[in-house]
Amino acid sequence: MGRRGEHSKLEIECMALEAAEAIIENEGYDALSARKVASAIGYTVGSLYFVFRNLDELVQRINGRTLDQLYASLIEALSDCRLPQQCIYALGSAYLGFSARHPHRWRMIYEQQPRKDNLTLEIYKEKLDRLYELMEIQLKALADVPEEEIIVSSRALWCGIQGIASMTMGRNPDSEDERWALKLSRHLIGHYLSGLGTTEFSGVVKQPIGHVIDYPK
Amino acid sequence: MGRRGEHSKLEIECMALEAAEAIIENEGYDALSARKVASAIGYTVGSLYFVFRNLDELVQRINGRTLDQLYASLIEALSDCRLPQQCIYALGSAYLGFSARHPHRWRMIYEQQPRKDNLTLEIYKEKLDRLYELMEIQLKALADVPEEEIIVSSRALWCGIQGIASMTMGRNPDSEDERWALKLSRHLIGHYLSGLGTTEFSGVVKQPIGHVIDYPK
DNA sequence: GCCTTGAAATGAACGTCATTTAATAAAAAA
DNA sequence: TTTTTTATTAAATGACGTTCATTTCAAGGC
Repeated sequence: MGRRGEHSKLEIECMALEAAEAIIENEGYDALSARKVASAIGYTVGSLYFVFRNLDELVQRINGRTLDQLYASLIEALSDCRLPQQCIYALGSAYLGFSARHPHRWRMIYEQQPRKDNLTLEIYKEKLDRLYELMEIQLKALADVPEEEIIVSSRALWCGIQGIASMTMGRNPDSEDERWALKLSRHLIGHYLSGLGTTEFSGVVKQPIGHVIDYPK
Repeated sequence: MGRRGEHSKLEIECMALEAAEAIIENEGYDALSARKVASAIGYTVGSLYFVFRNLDELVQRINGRTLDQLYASLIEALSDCRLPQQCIYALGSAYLGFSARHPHRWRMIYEQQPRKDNLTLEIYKEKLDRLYELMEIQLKALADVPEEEIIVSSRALWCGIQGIASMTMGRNPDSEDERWALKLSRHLIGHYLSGLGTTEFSGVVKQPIGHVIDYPK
């Protein structure tokens, strides 16, 4: 006992996060336990509490990493499109793809109860805002409207996509779920964007053809 | 031990469901435990397993009841509207209102993992379809389109509303959450329906004024 | 070389959980 | 009355998150 200094605190932290991610990815959140994580990295339970305040903190950290990966997926998806409409479709597809590839970790993100005390919540909110921003950029490129309405529109669209993901995932055999989700997504986004051109929308729709957008680095 | 016949099996079942509902309503799903339910109805843990196969079955039963109550709320909301558009808005508001009034029980419905083995899933699916049907009725009254497209539209709308509920609930102080959710809902539904009138929609939009609908009993 | 120190790591302990089981009380049937 | 059936319990099992007293070991001073 007490193999001192074999791994640094930071290394153990990293190993634990990766082990926990693997468990969740393969067996789901319910299969996660402190003992399982500890034994996976060759330590005992107590050591985990030397690095994390409790299991919840570990979960929050994983959620943070998942949000980062999701963001990266969305950025990558944007490199395949030009027109704002195409980009909005691409964002939806990428989101649905990610949630289908990592259903357990994706569920974890939005199933956690809101914990008031936590300052992790701030970072969390920041990471979410970054996702929203990607949609805002596309909407701004699509139409000249006041900031306020861009906010509402981007949230509405993301909520729609999120709802499709949450209601279609894991009901039918894998790939069929995803195709159905994509169909709903295209349908919802398509009709919603069409609606933006009508009288209900206070702004002026720009000519989108050939309009190329710079993404945040 | 063995005070036989003081309550029938069915009575115990009912008492347990109500006690469990109260716990979840007040303290959330995480606070639910077999022991707590049992002591709340004046029995011991073992008795619960005489009535339910396990805690999961109890949860499923509660979910079923919640879905029934949700359905009733939606039906009631429909009595205040005439035009299909109004009714669709009303469905959205009622759904959001229900999820705001019963956040814990509402979360339970869609946070359960899909359990393959369960035959409860069939009844579950039926109850969900009943909700979808309410939207289908409104959409049919709104436009002449093939059945297939009604299905897609109704699912898309419900998903959108569900997404709004899941992403807005429990973030900000109570009533502000709900107002923001309502705003997003009206925005999304409004633009989506506007979009239905454009070329992307394959059907013909009916004249909605004065069109009154019969609801299922 | 040996001793002290303090951090790293342990393993046992605590209280709680869901679930199972043998034992038991009482009602119903014989 | 005796037997069977059914309702109910208490105790046991194994797993969980979390805490903590204890142990082990690398490093620094002598």
